[in-house]
Amino acid sequence: MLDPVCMPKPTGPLPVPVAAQACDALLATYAKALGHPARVAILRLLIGRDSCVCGQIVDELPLAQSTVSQHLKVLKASGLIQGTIDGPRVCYCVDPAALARFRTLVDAL
Amino acid sequence: MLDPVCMPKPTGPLPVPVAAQACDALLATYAKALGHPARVAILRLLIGRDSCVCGQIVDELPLAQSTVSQHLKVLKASGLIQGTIDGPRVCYCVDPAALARFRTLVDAL
DNA sequence: AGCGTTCATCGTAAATAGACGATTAATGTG
DNA sequence: CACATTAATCGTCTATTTACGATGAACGCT
Repeated sequence: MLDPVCMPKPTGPLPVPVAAQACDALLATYAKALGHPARVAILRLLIGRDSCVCGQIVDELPLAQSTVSQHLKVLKASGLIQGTIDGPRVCYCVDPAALARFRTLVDAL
Repeated sequence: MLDPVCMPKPTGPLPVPVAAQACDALLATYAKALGHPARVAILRLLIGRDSCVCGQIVDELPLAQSTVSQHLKVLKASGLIQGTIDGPRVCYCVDPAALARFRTLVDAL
């Protein structure tokens, strides 16, 4: 996952410059990852518990374990969350930087 | 498209209350609509020109007219943009309220 | 070593998304 | 009334998404 600058309009009159495409792609990536209610719910769960959680997500959602795992995979691929192995279980937590980047990109719209 | 309250945590300890699902769904709807770079680009175009535009979008993007039309349809279905007929052409413009709602929902994450 | 727990992955099926060319509907203009 | 222009829709094809159960891999515990 790329990590361009994407600051809100640093210079110039920007007639759709060059890096705009990268910003669009990044924003689209984040947005697509949140483009499903279950993933929004998962992200909210992870934010709610300041510490990270894991399989409890499955208990909180009306979805099969494999389905939740896939949603987690999508979120992880987008960069919004991270997963670290902790013994037999996996600890997921939000990447605050990515979330902030997403907010910045949306606010810059 | 529903329009729930979705204010950032108005009351209570919210143990995943009831309206959270509605907020998640709305956020997911907006996010899904922006889950494609072309649609982000279109939205940016519409925001850039304070006034609304229409088929010029096709000229600005490397996509077929029918494809752009479908993206516009998706954006319109999400509520992020509106289209008003103006003679033989259609004038698209951003719905500032929806955009603000989207920002609010993202910021409330 | 064996066992249960936890999570990822596989395989599958149904639905949706994305793109295009071709066609149609609507509206001005000659 | 033709005729061109504009945008939506249709039809098609391919790729991705979403969901599930079943299987597999990794780890801790007894």
